[in-house]
Amino acid sequence: MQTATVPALEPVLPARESVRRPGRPRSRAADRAILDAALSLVRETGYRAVTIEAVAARAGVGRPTLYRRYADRTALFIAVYDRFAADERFDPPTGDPEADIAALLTRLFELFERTGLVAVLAGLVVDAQASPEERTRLLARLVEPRRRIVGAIVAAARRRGRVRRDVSADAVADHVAAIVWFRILAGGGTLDAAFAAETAALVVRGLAPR
Amino acid sequence: MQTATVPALEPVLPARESVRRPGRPRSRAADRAILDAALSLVRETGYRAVTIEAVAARAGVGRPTLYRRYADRTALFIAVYDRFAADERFDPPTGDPEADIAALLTRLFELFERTGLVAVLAGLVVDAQASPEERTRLLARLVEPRRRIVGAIVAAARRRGRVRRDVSADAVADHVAAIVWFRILAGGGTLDAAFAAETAALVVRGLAPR
DNA sequence: GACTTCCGATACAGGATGTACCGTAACATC
DNA sequence: GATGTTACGGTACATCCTGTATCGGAAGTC
Repeated sequence: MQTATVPALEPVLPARESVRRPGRPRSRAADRAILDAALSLVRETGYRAVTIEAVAARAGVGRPTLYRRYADRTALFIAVYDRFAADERFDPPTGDPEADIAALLTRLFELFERTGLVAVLAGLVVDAQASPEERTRLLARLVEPRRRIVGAIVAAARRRGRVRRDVSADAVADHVAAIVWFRILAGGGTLDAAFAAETAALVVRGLAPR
Repeated sequence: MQTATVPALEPVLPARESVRRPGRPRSRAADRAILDAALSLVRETGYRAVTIEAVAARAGVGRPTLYRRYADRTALFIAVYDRFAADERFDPPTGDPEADIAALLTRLFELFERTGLVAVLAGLVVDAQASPEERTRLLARLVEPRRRIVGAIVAAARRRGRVRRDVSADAVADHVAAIVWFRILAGGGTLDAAFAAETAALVVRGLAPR
């Protein structure tokens, strides 16, 4: 089965390899330790309870070292999300929108389960409410890539005549993302394969019989 | 056109009229001033920037007076939401699910526009992420009432044979709520009649042609 | 008039954030 | 190997907000 990675996002930190700056280089080990510490703390205590100080302590690093890398808490957790979501793979669309969406969600839920990124996603949504600018930043980082993926699914289905003409791919993508967000934020139930199938069925078939 | 109010929620404060407590009664004027101050501050500066201190100052009230009424920030804004959402009215279901859902959303968006409650809703969703218990509280207060309303819409449509047998009313309700929440939290666009119609069409008809 | 509770004002402790400064360590260049 | 530059861990600092406690006085009930 062929797979593809999620389209790359702009890097969080400026590329350090291209232009060697003078002086002592940043510790790669510290980079890794910080992201690992942040994610493991979120898994243990929840997003909100994680302080910069605690992350620094677990990573065996001073607090200024963290602030040197990330402007604020949110920037840190965007980096966490990017790193651990980077290996998400998804199947190319088959043209059957219901099956494709169910498969996409199932893979996503597996990633969430395996890494514990659910709590990070919820936390980022929370942080994004700080201002309209933050909300835009979130939209670009989390929603846009997913619009591209769902867009490919909708396009393939459209070629087979299985999608109404007046439905936009973005609307479908937002639709799917909305249901996932809602379950995460409202806590209505688990993210599992059954929920993935139910969601795909509702999105594709709607309410009407036939 | 007949209308009905949203099903009543348990009161935030214990009823004070039923059993008269001795001593100086709480100032009703302060009650009102606090809720008005809280909402107007949210509209001006956004949910997150509103501090208890600022609310007290604008209400012309001491900070302890606020804490005497509400255990914390979240409790205060739940009261704000309840008060200003209390006069929401909705039309009885006609049996046409797409029209009913569009009408429900249009009315809700009007309420949001008129009162500025959108930001409060977003803030409450944010606060609910503090713990699983808070998430449950939010679910009961914000989602459950809406499930009852959408449940009535789905039931009416079902009687006319316009709903698949294997679709639960709660799933539809969550579906609709999810789309609204997503637009609010991700900031993808405005909440207007066009969006209400588009959402209703997508939820009821799904992707498939015919 | 006694009692109870609320009032506004103020002080307080606690916790988190983000910045500034220190002497030291690591790397590049000359 | 000496010099310059930057990152390192540690610590101190100012700032902000929260939620609690305490005060004398006010507004009601019995």
